[in-house]
Amino acid sequence: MRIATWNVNSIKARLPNVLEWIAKTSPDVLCLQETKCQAHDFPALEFQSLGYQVEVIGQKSYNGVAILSKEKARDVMAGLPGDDLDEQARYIEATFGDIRVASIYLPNGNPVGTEKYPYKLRWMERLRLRTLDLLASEQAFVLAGDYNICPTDDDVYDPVGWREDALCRQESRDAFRSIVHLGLTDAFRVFHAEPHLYSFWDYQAGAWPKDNGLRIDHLLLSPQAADRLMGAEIDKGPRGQERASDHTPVWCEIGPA
DNA sequence: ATGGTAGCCTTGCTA
Repeated sequence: MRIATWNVNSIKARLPNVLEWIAKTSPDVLCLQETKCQAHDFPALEFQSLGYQVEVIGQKSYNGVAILSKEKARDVMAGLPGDDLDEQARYIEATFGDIRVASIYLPNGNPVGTEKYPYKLRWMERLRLRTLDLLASEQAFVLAGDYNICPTDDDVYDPVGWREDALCRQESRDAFRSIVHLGLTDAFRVFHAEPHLYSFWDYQAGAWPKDNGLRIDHLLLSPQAADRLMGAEIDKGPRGQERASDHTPVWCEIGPA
């Protein structure tokens, strides 16, 4: 089963790009982030016509996550547990075949020093607690999405310049590690040890042609999923196209049980 | 050289 994640930076603006990529690569599950529309405005019919089911949680203008899938989703859970007052649409989770999948849009957290940063850290603690619950189930699962975290300096084009940014600072990396070290596997790093491979390039200052990127989109696998991991790649193709998202898709292949 | 882009609606905010 191939599971992909892609921050599309508005599903309406990116519809032709996403439809083309699905037609070309045929993922079994595609997690989307920053869809930037309410659920009833999500262009579900266009994906259904390609044979995909759509599960989505959204809000106007900001955030929004979805999971597209060939198989029907079971046991859909919209929203990350742990704060009933949090209305930001950043988390949806469902089961496909024997694999549980989450589409995650983790808060950016900038600027550090505003309320945005403690919100990011609290959200990560909620994700850690959710991960503990999922691990206790002993099922195969994949937590896929835009984590807004560069795990190490190898994942940043300019580590010194970004040292105090919410995506790179030590407190952020510690929180990310506290989740990964529960026993998850960064699927991409199983196959690619070399530094400076990225999934995001800012629109500004010619970041894409200069390869000034960040690796912030991750697929974190439970032990039961990691045992079946066959491959993982960043597909840089979509970032080079017209009207591209600033992120490009990342995917992994999970073999049969 | 103190910049630059994209998308949304809030013509500022978020990233």
